[in-house]
Amino acid sequence: MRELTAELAIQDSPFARKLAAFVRLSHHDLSVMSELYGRRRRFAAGMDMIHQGQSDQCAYVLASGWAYSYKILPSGSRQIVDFQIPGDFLGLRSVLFRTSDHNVEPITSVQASEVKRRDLLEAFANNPRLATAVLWAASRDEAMVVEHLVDLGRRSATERMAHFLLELGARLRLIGAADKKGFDCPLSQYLLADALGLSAVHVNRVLRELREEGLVTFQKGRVTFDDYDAMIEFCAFDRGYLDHDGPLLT
Amino acid sequence: MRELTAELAIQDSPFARKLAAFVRLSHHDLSVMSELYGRRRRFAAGMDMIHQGQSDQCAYVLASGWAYSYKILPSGSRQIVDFQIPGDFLGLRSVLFRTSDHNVEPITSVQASEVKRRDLLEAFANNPRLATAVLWAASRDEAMVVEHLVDLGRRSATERMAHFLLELGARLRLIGAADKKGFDCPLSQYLLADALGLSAVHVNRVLRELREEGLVTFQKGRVTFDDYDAMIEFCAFDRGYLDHDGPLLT
DNA sequence: GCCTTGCGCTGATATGGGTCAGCTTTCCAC
DNA sequence: GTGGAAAGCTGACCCATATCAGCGCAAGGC
Repeated sequence: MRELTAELAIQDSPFARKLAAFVRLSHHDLSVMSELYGRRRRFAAGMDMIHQGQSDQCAYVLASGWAYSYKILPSGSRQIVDFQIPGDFLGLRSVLFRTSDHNVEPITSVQASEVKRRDLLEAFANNPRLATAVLWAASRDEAMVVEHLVDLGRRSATERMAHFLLELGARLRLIGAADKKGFDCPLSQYLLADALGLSAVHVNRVLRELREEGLVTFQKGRVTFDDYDAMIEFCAFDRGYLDHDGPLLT
Repeated sequence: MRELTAELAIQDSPFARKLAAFVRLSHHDLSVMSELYGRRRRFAAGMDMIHQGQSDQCAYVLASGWAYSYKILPSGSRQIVDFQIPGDFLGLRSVLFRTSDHNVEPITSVQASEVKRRDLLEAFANNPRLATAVLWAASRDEAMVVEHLVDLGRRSATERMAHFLLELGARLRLIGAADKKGFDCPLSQYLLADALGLSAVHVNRVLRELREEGLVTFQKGRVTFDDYDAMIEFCAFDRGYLDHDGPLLT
């Protein structure tokens, strides 16, 4: 009975919802996942979770709250590599390769489950299906970094912002935290600036522009898609690479 | 005797030289590697090796020549994600996940050894040490994409160029194709532009600037470091993340 | 209730890098 | 050797975005 409860709790977790979009998971897979989870830890906003150069032994799965991973240049400027939302794996590479090359910091207060290196490798060996799902998710994250690269190199500030908000919306929809109307979003304009390679001032102007064009409104911690289709058209968003209607692998 | 010859050939290949910088490889590891190599294929410059969306069954290890991986935007502009030099794995992700999200095209005439999905997974299962080495190399490649992201987001055009040339030099040194003096480089200013998110015209100006500052000269297919230390200082190059004096794991 | 701090917002001005247009050199193909 | 394509190179001009400086609002501490 207790096991069943745990399984149900897992099944409803953001992590499982996300993985389920990639691979159809059995009851057994879900129970293995529940065993994977170690201690659950809480981090306050602003306190580092993973530090550059540090060789940590455990990774985390975000249960609630938002975080971001970033690098600091010697000049003092900051580049945000990615934002993490509930269900995202965090520090997968640092646990596989024992060194982290970037920092991770919570944006809001965060709850995360520890995943031990040993347990993870063991689960992968015993359950290739789960391994596939996790690696698939990791691969999607890497594809997002590449897309992010294209953003910075070849899109204008306005397109970049529109693309970013659509992508974030698509990711949040996977875990049920967004719909076509919009989503709640705790990101400040400074964070957006450092992710998109812009100045905070210009982020503000770009957001105003998008609002005045009737495409999207980002105010008071809420992103509202005023014209979803026009937005997709505007920044040439590729629906395929994030949107799924069901598992790719059944 | 034939086996020994094969092993020697492998030992001297760019791929082995690169891996050896990460993990000390035994004779046995080397012979496993030689079995991994399938048919060797030749590609002419300009002819696609891997195509976006295509689900290919095999990856390649570059034996000679240069290639580049890129994405095309609907607008027609191109973002180069990375350049591949001899010894680089190519399409590792597309073979693990059966879909490629970018194109790969040779720059020069290229020779590459096929690696079959099945053989690769088998070799990994039987030889964790080799798997570690390959994954380590893959992880370094991913770290480079992130560094590239920082480049585009937070460095000026001139710093970007300097950083890029230093990084390329460091990679080429791993396979013995560069020294502190410089290296031969078949990249056109158009290719540089699409990798660094600049226009070709501006690439030209930036190269002239670096030359007139006495930092580096790129002319007639040859990159010459005129003042290596000043260059490192100029773009805040992190010696650590690519330079190794010996294997990290012995 | 006041002060501080963080965030959003805006105008004025400066500049890095893009675009356009064209010239030169190199290098093949024939 | 000659014609043409591809690559390198340069000047003039312009625009997207940065930088600077400053205002207002809301939340929290005391």
